[in-house]
Formats: sequence, C-alpha cells, structure tokens
Amino acid sequence: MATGTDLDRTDSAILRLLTKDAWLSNKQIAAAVGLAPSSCHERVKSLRARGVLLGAHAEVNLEAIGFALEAVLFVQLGKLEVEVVDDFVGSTATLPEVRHVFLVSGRSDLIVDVVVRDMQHLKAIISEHFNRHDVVLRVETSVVFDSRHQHVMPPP
Amino acid sequence: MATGTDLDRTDSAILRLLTKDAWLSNKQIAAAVGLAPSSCHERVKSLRARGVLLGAHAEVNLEAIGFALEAVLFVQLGKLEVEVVDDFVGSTATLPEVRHVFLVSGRSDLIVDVVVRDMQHLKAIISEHFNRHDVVLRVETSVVFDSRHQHVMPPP
DNA sequence: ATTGAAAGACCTTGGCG
DNA sequence: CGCCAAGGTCTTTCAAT
Repeated sequence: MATGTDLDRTDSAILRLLTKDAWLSNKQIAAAVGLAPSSCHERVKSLRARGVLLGAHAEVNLEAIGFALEAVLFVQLGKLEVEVVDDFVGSTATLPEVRHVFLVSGRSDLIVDVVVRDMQHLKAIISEHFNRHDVVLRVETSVVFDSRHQHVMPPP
Repeated sequence: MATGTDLDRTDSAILRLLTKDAWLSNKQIAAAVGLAPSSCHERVKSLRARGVLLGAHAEVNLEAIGFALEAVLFVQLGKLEVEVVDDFVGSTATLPEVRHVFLVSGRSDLIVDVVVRDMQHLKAIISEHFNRHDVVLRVETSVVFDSRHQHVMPPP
C-alpha cells in the first residue's frame, strides 16, 4: 500500500492545483495543465483510483463561528501497551474539538491540536477526556497564539 | 472581523458536509439538508461571502508519492522581537515541506510539522533553514510514528 | 495516453410565493 | 428565505488514434 506511485509532471501539476483549490473545475485544471478536459478528467480519476488523491475538505473559519481558542496538548503516556495506546489515540482523534493528533518520539508521546470555544471548554476537554484515562500520565498545555496551515504540494 | 457569525442548523449541516467532502455536488448537499438546489446554492454563496467558508483543499497521500517521513520540530527562539519573529514564522510557514506552524506559549515557541522524503531531507531542512537563523536558539526534533487529521466541524 | 463529440447532468440566475 | 423554471455550462463517456 505504501508503494511509491510515480507521477509525471502533469500529475504533479494537477495535484498542486487541487491542493490549493479543490473547487477548481475540471475545465480550469485542464486549461492550466495544457490538456483536453477529457484527458484531465482521466488523470484525476486515475489519481483517485491509485489512492494518491484521497479526497477534498472545505476549510471553515472556526474563529468566525465562535471557536476562538486553540491549544496544543503534550501528553505523556504510561506503560506503552500497544493496544491501550491505540485505543486512546483513536478515541482522542475522534473528539470533535481535535484537529490533529501526532504520535511521536521524544519528550511527549502524543501531541494534540485542539480548537475550542474558550478556556472553560479547554478545561472540560482536558479533565473529562485526558485526565480520565489511566494511560495518561501528564498533560502539558500550550496556548496557540497563531497557527498557519499550508495547503501545498511539496516539490518533486 | 472576528465577530461571531450566527449559523442556523442548516448552515451547520452544510458546513459539516463540505468539511467531510468538499466534492459533494450542490444537488447532493441540497438533498441531504432538505433544501431545493437553488436555496442550497444561495446558502453556500452566503457562507463564502461571509468568510465562514474559506475554500477547499484536496488531500494528497504524501506517503504514496515518496514523502515517507514526518516530524515535529520544537523550536525555541531568542529575544522575542515581534518583527524578527514574525518574519521567521512567515518564512518557515512557506517552506514547501511545512504543513503546520504553531506559535505557542510554554516550553517551545514554535511547533512545526514537516513532511519530508527521508532523514537526509529532514536534516537538510533543519540545518539549512532553522540553524541558519539567529532567532533560533534550539530545535528539538520528534519523529512522527502516526498522525491523524480530522476534517469535521465541531458541534454547535 | 490523448482527443473530440454527444448526451445528459448540473449549476446558476431571475422572478415569484 | 425558499422554490421553480430555463438557459448556459460543465462533466462524463466512448470510439478512434
């Protein structure tokens, strides 16, 4: 499944365009990469079928709808039993306030990016989810002053 | 600009659907939320105009195209002069390998999520970008074993 | 792999409840 | 606000190259 699919310059261009704006029409992409609409359509279908192009997601301005606080949680876990850890990671990753979960090496075991309404909301998540599980040894919280997310393809 | 826009149940439903799959057709969304296509189209246009719906981005399987290594960098900065820091954050956020940058309180000042080809690539970024700037006091690197990103709307 | 043509589906607007 | 209807545009398929 992790087999390296080879992309030619046209595939890369298509992916780059769609990564920037998934709402581009097929006609627009075709024009941008210098292909007929039908050929471009084939390319996109193939990229989807090969599992390179996974889907598309709208970007919502969470701040504008009342989610004004973002935080990063550094979680240290106890006795790393694979199954228990995986369960906890899974349940964490599906909390609606959670945007990203990283299982990492180093000082912390889990890094969790959350977007919440306010401090009270943040406190609730930490105490009701993280401090409730025995796997969790300690949670360190950092407030996010500014966060930037990039939607670009890395260069070949 | 950070004024809370109020969303009714229908707007929320639309955002939730598009967050999950930005390639849903207007007709599909309309059916799902129980509106006529034209009404649904109006809603989406309004959400865009109000700055709630910012855009859409395709999700690419980076692993499948040779970007097999992900890491989180914890960066400590020196003397926090706003201008210098902002410049560095900006230049960091636009590196093609960088997916997310968080400016945070706490032990680190910057948390950077990068996706790279391999260890050599990672080393190159750290030594050529981070260790080149005087603002950077220290970089701690964590390898990402597993990362999950969620594309859902938080509940009202 | 790429193309053009054709059919059908969809988006999009404007006028009206 | 929401709906219907109509025109214009785009997607999607397919046979041919």
